[in-house]
Amino acid sequence: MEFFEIVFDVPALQTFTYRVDSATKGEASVGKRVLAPLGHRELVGYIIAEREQAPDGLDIGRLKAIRRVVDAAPIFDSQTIALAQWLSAFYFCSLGEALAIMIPSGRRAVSSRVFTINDDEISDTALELSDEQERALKVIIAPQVPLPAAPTSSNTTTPSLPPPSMFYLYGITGSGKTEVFLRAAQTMLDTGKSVIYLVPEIALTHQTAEAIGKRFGSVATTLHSGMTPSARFTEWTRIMRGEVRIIVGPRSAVFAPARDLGLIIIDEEHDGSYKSGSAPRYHARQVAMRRCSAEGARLLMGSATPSLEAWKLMSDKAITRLDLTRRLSGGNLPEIRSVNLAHTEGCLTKELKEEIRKTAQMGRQTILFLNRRGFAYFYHCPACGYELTCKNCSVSLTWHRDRNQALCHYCGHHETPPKACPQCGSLTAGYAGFGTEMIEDEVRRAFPDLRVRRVDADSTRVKGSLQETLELFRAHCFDILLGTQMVAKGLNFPSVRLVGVVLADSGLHLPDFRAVERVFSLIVQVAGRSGRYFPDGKVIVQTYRPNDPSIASACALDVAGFFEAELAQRKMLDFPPYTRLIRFTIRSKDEQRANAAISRLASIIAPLLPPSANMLGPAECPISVIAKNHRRQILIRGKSMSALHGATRTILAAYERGKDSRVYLEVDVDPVSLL
DNA sequence: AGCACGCCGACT
DNA sequence: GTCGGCGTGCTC
Repeated sequence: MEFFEIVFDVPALQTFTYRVDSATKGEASVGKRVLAPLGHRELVGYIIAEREQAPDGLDIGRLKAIRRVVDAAPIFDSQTIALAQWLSAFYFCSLGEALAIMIPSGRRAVSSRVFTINDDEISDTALELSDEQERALKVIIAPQVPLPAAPTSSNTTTPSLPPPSMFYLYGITGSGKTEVFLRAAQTMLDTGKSVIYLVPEIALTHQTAEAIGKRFGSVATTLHSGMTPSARFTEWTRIMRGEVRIIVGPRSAVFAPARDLGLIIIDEEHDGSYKSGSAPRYHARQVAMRRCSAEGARLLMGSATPSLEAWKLMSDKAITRLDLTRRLSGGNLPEIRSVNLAHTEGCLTKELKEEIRKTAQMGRQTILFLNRRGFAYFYHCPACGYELTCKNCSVSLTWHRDRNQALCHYCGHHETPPKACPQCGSLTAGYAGFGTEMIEDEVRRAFPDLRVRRVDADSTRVKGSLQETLELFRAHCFDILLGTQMVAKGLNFPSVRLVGVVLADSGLHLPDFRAVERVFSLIVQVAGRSGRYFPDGKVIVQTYRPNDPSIASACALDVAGFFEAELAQRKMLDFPPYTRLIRFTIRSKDEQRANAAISRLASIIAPLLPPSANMLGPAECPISVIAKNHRRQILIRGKSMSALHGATRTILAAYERGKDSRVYLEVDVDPVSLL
C-alpha cells in the first residue's frame, strides 16, 4: 500500500493523506501511530485507513512521506476507530482529538488526585449472597435474547443500533452492591468475555485495584491517569492482546480496548467525575451506552442516589431497576437531624456543639463536613452590602487566615484584605461565611481540650498526607476531623459517632438547575456512609433552609420522594432529563468582542433551530469572568439529541465563516455544570 | 492548535 | 527605511 489516511490531535476537522517511502513501506498499517510532518512541524498521528491512490484533486507531488512508524503492532482496531468516529460526531471534536483522549499517552497525562475514600471493602473470595443480591444477579446474567445483527449505519450520530441491556443496582451503602458487581463480572469472565469496571476518579485507589487483582488474579488490571504513560501503554497493549479481561479505572477506562466486551459496570453512577471537564467533554455513561449497544454488551450501574437521568430511564423501564433494600452488616442508619442555622453566631449551632461534647465524653470521634471550600467564605460589609470579589474573575475571594490573603479559586489571584470597607469605610466589614479555617478556629475555641485536624486541597497536595491524617484519625490520635469531600473515607471508622454537615445549603443558591440534586445526593451519601458499624451514629445537618425539599427529604432519606418531586419540577421547567441541552460558551479577554460574538452566534442559531428546539440566552455565564476571560453562553434545548446535533453542525459551520480570532467558542453536549 | 505569511505603525 | 504588532489561513 502506498498511501495512508492519518489524523492528528488538532482541531482541524479533516484527515490527511501521506505516502510511504522505502524506510516506512512495510511498517505502516492501520492502527499504528506515526510521526509525520504537518505544516511546519512534526506530529504524532494515527493511521485510520489505507488508500490505493491519492485523493482526487491532490497533487501527488505535494504528498509528504510518513517520517517514522511509532508502533511495531497496531494499538487500535476498526472498533476503536468506529467509537472515535462516534465520539467526534457526538461531542464535536476532530477524529484525531477523539483518538488522542482514548489512547494512552496520546495527550499529556493529567496528573489526577488519587485519594482513598472507597469504603466498600472487597473480599478476596466470593461471599455468600443474600436473597436480594442473588435475585439481582440472576436478572443481570440471564441469557440475552439474541438480537438480529443490525447492519452498522453510516450515520454516526444516530446509528440504528439496538438499545443495550441496562441494569441498575439501587441500594444504600452497605447493601452489597460491590459483591453483585464482582459476581456479574466473574460470570462474564467465565464465558470468555471482558469486563470494564468504572469507578469515580476520587475513589480509585491502589487498594481497590489490588483487591480486585487479588480476587481475579492477573486477568485484572487498572488503567488510570496517575500511572506513567509507559505503564498505561503496557496495560493497554495487554488488554488489546486479550491477556487482561477485567479493567478497573476512572472515566477514561471506558475506552479500554477490551476484547469481546461483555459488561460495563459503572459504580456510583451519579458521580460528577464521569463527565470530562475538558474538551472533548464526554460522559462515560453515554460512551458506555454506545459501546454496549455497538458491541452487544450489558451495562450495569449502581448507586444509592442515582442521577435523575438514570432514575427517569428506570421509571420508563429502559433500565431494569434492581433494589437492594437491606444493609448486610445489619447496622442501622444513623439518626439524621436538620438544625436551623438562623440566628446562630458563628457556624456551630448549640445542638451541634452539644453533640460534639457528648461524643467526646463517650470517648468517640466527630467529623465536620463542608460541601466545598471557598464558596461561602467571603469579605462582606454588613453596613452597605459590599463584597470583596476577584478583579479578574467575578467570584468571591476566599480568605486564608494563615496567610492573611484573600484568594481566587479560579485564577489564583490573591490580595491582602482591607481593614475597612472600601465602599463605605465601615469598620464592621469583615469575613462572613464558613471556610474550613474559620470553622477550625471556632471549634478550637469551643473545645480547647479536644484535638482538631483539618484537611483540605492544600494539605492534600503533599502526597500521602491525607492518607496519613486518616490513619491518625482511625488510630484516634485526634478527636475531630474537619474537611471537604475528601474526609468521606473516615465516615465509617468504627469510633466515629457524629457527623456534622456544617452548611448543607451552600450550593443551593448556585445558578445551576442541578444544584438541588447535588445537595440532596451529598447529604444522603454522607448519611449512608456514617455509623455503618454502630447503631448510635448521628448526623446533624446545619442549614438555613430546613424546609427546603432537597434537605428535608435527604434528612428523611426519602430518595423516591425526592426524585418524584424533582422530576416534576424538571418536567415543568422543561429541563433534563425531559430535554437534552447543548451549551455554547464564548470566551474572550475583550468584553466587547465577547458580546459581539455571542450576538452573532445568537443570530446564527435562531433561524437554524428546528421547531422542536429552543434557545436560552444569550446570557453572561454565571461566573461571568474567569482569568480575565469574559464568558457568555447560549443553551439550545430540545427533546431529541439528533435534532440538536444536526442544528449544531450547521451552526458551527456558519460560525466558522467570519469568526473573530480573539474569541473562543466551546461546545458542551449534555453539560453537567452550567457555571 | 501552532505556525508562517503578510500588511500597517514607531523606532535607529 | 525595517522591526514587530497581530489578523488570516493552512496544514496531506
